[in-house]
Amino acid sequence: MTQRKVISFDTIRVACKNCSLSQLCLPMGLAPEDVERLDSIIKRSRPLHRGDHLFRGGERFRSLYVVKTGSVKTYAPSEEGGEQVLGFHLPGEIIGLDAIDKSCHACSAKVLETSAICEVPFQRFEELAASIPSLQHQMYRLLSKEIGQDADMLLLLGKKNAEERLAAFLTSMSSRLSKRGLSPTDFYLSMSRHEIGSYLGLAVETVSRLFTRFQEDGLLRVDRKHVEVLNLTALEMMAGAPPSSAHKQRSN
Amino acid sequence: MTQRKVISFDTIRVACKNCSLSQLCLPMGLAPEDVERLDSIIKRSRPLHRGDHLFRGGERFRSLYVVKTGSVKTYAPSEEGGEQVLGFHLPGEIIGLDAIDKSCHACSAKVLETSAICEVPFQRFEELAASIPSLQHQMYRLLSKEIGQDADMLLLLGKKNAEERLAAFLTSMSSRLSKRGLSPTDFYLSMSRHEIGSYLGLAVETVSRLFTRFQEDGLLRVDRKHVEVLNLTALEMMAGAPPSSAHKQRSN
DNA sequence: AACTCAAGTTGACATGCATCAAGCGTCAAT
DNA sequence: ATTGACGCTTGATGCATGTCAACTTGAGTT
Repeated sequence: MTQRKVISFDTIRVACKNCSLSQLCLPMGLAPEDVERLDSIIKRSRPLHRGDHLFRGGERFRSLYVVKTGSVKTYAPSEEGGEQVLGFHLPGEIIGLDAIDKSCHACSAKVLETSAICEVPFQRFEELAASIPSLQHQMYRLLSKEIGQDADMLLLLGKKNAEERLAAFLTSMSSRLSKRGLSPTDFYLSMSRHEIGSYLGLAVETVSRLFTRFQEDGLLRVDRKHVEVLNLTALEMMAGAPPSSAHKQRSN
Repeated sequence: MTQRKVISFDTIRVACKNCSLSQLCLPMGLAPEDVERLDSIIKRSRPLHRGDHLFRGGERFRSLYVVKTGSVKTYAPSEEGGEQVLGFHLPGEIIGLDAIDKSCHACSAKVLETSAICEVPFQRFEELAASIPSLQHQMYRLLSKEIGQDADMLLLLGKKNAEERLAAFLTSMSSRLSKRGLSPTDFYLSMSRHEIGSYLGLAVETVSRLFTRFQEDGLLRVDRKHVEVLNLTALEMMAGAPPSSAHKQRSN
């Protein structure tokens, strides 16, 4: 709605070796001929649209998915329509790693905006990884990275207050977008306030009030989904070490 | 202090093929000769004592560690002495998976009671896994399982109230102990109330009050670290689906 | 035994954030 | 333009849980 909706077929079909994300993604550190082999097992479908599912909780696990363009949220649907957002995924990030264990998806994945996705059939991938040590190593690294990020998130939910949580969310988005060649201080959020709240363990209203406050304090300029970060270092401070000499709730 | 402190040298030196945990651990699904090969790279040290560290945050990553007997906590130390407990690890569980990515430990690991630990040098392990497909697969499964458990924990911290959190903690302990051949309804907790609170994102006082309340309600009998579960199904109900018709805070 | 210290418990109080409720801007369809 | 729906914002209120403080208990030490 706000951003480029037009994605040429060429962009979607681009091979790993020509993909600008290859240094964040599975091909990282691979020899060119191995990138070619990896490329040959990857399926690239037509772009998906806002609201489409990559998979739903309970479905059999067959493939990992990598965001090429756009963004995806993963969430655990609960009985009464409620949901816990587990993560937001940007280009180059892998989705479905939690399903390898049980061969069954425990969560659902839904695209937040028009997105191109690479599908990696897992069984074929595993065979390939067995014959390419650097691919196996990269896979271990990516799995490990995911675990490390989850630990950061546990810390956030266990110890940080609302202000610190939103600051951490914004600085995380900033740095991830920056790694992908986009502006670290001017971006569009593809998720709703409600989804941000669910992800951070906060009510929508709290998220909204914090956006307002950050704006009043000169940290941000916000217009709906468009965010301009005016004082990134202040946000980083706020997200990082506990304020230590201010609000000190939750120092347990 | 409460349990068997005497661990014979034979118990520590037991090889994977004779280890009662092999079906929860790395050797799961391996052919006997491959178990032998795995066994040959594993180092088994003398037992560690309460308070000893397996590793500390910042140290270089060289090995994974598997609990053979006893228990271990992982935690992220923060500047001012505070710490966030990230997990408690029982026999058969692997520690250090989050460090593969950066080749450096982001958290610390400390044993909670006298414990025997198997050390798995990671580089040698990786070489071995490349030549044993079922070991590689098991490693993927274990990494994936960790990610899935972290997601459960995110849900707990993001959506559940104090009562649900402690109930979830207790039922989780119960089922994990049960898988290891111990009683699901009568066990000793090796961690302090403070550590439980940190893990669950609650203040010590809240944990203490909940233990008292659960006891009053006839769900538990508690004597310091000794817990007898009197009504496991009630605890599971409480931990699982949101109460739906009672306290309904945090249905965001 | 008497002492010490850490861990746990319990009560009183404070507050951050959820909840409830109402209003507003934006977008899409008519 | 009109309508309706939805997402977002803002204000008022209440509650779950954190914080502070005092006391108890148990384990180790002398």
